[in-house]
Amino acid sequence: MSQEVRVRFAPSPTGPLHIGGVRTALYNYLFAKQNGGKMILRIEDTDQTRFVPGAEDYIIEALTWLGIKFDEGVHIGGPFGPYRQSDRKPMYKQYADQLIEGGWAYYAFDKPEELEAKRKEYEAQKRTFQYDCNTRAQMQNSLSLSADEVKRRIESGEPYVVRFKFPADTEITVHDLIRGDVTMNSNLLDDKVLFKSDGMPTYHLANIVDDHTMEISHVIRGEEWLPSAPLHVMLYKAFGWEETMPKFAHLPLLLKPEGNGKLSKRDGDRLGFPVFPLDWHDPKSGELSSGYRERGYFPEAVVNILALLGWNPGTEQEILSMDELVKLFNISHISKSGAKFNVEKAKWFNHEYMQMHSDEEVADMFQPILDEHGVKAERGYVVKVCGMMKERISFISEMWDTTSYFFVAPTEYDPAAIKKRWKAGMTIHMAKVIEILDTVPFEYNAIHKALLDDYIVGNGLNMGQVMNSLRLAVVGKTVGPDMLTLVMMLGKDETIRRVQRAIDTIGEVEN
RNA sequence: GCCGCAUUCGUCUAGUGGUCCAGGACAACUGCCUCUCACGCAGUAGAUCAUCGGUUCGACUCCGAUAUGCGGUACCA
Repeated sequence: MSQEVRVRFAPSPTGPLHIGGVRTALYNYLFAKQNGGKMILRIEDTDQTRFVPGAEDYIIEALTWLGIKFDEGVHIGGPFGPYRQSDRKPMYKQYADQLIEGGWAYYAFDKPEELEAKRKEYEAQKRTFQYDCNTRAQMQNSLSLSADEVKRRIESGEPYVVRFKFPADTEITVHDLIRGDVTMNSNLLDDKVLFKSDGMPTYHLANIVDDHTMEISHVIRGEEWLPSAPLHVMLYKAFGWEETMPKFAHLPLLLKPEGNGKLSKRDGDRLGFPVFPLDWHDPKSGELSSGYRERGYFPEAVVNILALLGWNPGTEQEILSMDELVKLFNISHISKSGAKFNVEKAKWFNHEYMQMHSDEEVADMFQPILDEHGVKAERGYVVKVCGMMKERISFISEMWDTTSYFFVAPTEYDPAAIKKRWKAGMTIHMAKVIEILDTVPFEYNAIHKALLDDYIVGNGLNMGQVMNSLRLAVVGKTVGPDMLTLVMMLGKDETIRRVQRAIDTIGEVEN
């Protein structure tokens, strides 16, 4: 049935998957799932010179991490395989031949150096050379050469390419689901190479042949493809596949956070956020580019962030699960203009997702970090700390800095805090705190009454002054949760040890 | 250069001819909460809807021009 929705994500294995590509994959996935259709992963590796080892696995791993699943693809097979274009190599030539027979394409013998020279020549005259209906007669191809000559060259093994023969002066309209009709005149379009001299098709031929044979119903891809969409439409026409031509939707680009321009590889680490889903170790340069996963982003958060960068549900809800996105997704709500990535908002999203994780899950993520710091703590204690403190952080990497005093006694005291909080006579008050802790039953309400009500309030002392000094003694800084709760967590002995140590270390001051 | 696409608060966006003196979110700021720092809550500020024309009784919404940005212009995808 040609009515079934079948979409494909078709990356090129030339490096790590860019975050813009991830979004393209996500939109394809949402669209497919919403319509009960199929999501296909096709690898477009027609340029063998740009192959990067590991890239294909990286793409699969990244999308798997994000929860973008495929129904067919290189890694899982399917009824329309193979799904890697290099594995489909033998099938393309017949289609190129079909085009030539139909008068839609021609052989061209111009060598790369000759074309380069031609471009230079035009450039010198401040013009741009384009291999098209106006210039092809002066080039070396099956349109300008005699049939015998063409035959001779091919039989002698001379390398050739197959170019599309764009009909002159034809208006070509591409209907785009996001932008409406986009019309271009064929005179301005060049005779693109469809079949390369190395026997591989170019993207243009391969993507049409594959989309057709794989019965793709919708092509959802980046805006950078819009200029070549008329070529693709013409190819469907040339093959006589107009009836089943997929519908097109060209997505707006993801821009850099500052200034303008397409988000590129280097921006991420420079601006403090990743442009890749996972860490990527470049096999050639050894360079490391950081990924969302390793930076502590939750996959659900990344999906949410990406979904809303260029699309909106039409309501004011911003936190959306994959299931909700599948239900709500709608191509007509995709915006037309490029979106800049906002680090602050991304952080906020991650914070929201942090709160949605259970204390146990947060503890699971935190445990390896505790191990690194050589901390041995009971599971129940770690879970409790995580439960109390997760609301303060956005990334698990921030947990140690905000909770270390739960596990390790402070070794130094913030000088600014001492100046502000540790006033004259404080050693006496702290000694009293120790006395209270030591004599009163170690229980929240009892301590609260003895220390806060009877001692501090009862003696007309400044609540903040005393409690903050206690905090300084126990934490080392003027941060943290409710003081008594913290004391209860640490236990009587540990608290007393810390307070005594602060008395010994800071000592009495004048002010 | 040529072709194409785009243009609403700092950022992401709502808005599909009147209900918009343009709504929400992040960030900012103020206040509340409070033993600190956060969180949370409440509130404030922030957009001559790129500019100029046109169509219309009426335009952020339609049309045109200009400007700016981006994309494309490879035997790369």
